[in-house]
Amino acid sequence: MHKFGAGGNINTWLDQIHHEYKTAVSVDCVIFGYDHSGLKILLIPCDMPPFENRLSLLGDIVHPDETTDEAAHRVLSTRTGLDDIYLDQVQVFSNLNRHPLGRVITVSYYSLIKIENDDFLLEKDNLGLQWKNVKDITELAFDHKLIMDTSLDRLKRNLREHPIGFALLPSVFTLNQLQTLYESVLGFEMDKRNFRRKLSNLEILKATGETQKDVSHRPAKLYYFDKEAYEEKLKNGFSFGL
Amino acid sequence: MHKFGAGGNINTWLDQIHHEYKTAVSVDCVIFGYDHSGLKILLIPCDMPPFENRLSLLGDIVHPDETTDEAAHRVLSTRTGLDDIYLDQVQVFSNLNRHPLGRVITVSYYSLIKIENDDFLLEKDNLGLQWKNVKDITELAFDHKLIMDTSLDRLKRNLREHPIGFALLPSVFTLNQLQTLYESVLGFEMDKRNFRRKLSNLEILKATGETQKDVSHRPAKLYYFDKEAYEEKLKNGFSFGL
DNA sequence: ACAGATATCGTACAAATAACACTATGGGTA
DNA sequence: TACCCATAGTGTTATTTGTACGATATCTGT
Repeated sequence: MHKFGAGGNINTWLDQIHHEYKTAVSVDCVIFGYDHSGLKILLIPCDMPPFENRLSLLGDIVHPDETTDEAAHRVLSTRTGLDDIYLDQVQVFSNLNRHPLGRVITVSYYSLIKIENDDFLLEKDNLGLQWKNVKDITELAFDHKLIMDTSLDRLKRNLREHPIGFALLPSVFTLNQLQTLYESVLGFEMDKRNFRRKLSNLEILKATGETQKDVSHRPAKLYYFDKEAYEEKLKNGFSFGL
Repeated sequence: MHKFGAGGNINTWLDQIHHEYKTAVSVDCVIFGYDHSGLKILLIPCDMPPFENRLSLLGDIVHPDETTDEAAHRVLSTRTGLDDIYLDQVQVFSNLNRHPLGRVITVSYYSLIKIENDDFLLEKDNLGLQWKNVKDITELAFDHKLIMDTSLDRLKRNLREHPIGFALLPSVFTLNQLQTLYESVLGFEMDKRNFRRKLSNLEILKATGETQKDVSHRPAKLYYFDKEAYEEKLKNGFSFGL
């Protein structure tokens, strides 16, 4: 047994490790997007046997000069061109047979992007990048279905405890859009009046003064998430909850 | 950039990775124990420069034939002789300079043990294993203080949402012991009657029929956590909360 | 028997949640 | 231009849950 954190043959320790244990570390990103048809994730065709006919999450090996958080951000930025994206570590998956080529331990992340910004899908060399509705996904390459399910559970929990739903909506949105997002992701319906009252009490949404355009019914007021107000409230012991 | 999950030069891929990137993966365990003097964690002297005078968490390299969960269980079992221990993955720490010997990405776990079972401390070759009160810990080797703080936050959260406090107490305990545990870990006081009523409503504690012995006051009733009752309730949509 | 120590119990008030239905406003269209 | 359609927007009440608070009971030790 290696003595780790308790000393031992210090100088040769890491060399021994590398000689004996060939382990690669990767990150995998569950990238959530949302529109009227529901919650989606971003996938790419997998051409690694035996998963040639499946889709996989976006991921990459963690480079020697970056943290796993940085690797996840890099994957996102490289694939989508987007920066400043909500990203949260979920957990490590390390089953021995999870990767056909050998030992690959992966750190999973989930992220939330505004689906309206998906111009990167139009590029020629997007390698088959595509949105799939979460509900329609029954299998993925590797253990990515498990990773997706685990990340979805995490998303559901965080959606109720933190103001992150806004990251999935356009920067300006109606209260109905917000409620429908919650209902769609969480999987149950909410009372319209109670939902609106709760949001109103939180005092973290601000009206733009504008309303919807080009709708053939009474247009709804448009709101945005007031991050400054939220963070100010945080300092005073306030906690988000829906 | 390596194409991961999207194919590429498949056969040589992992060899390339291992050649280019020497990354080791470890686990570190924050092992919590509790007695009347408060919450403690199990530490061991570190003899790796530059941390010779500090204490460190228990950890080890992840072996090629085990998952990180298994590695954490192994560390616990090897160091304490204890099995069947509550263990929960916290998160990955991967700062580039977190380990003096090179790139070591670590997966942190926290675990809860009944401090009464710490006979392993009496063994001759326990290598300086010792309990330290969480409150008194100001520095540790590596980034272990950060790992401890992060794990403690996780523990606080889980303590309120899951019936895990019992894992820190003797298998039979009084309601006061339980309440004092909660107050001590969470850092605030609770109303005695309300606390008891909540637990009574949860219906997951059973009285043994016995009472305390050798106390010079009215002896309290002894209870145990009824895991079967709890899991039965779980199926019916019940959720723990304190 | 009585002093000391902790165990055990109930009630009143406040706050949060849940259930529920109608009017308002715009665009489309006959 | 009148009316139809679709969605926006709004208050009240009942129920549940949380919070604050003090008196009596039971045991040990002297």
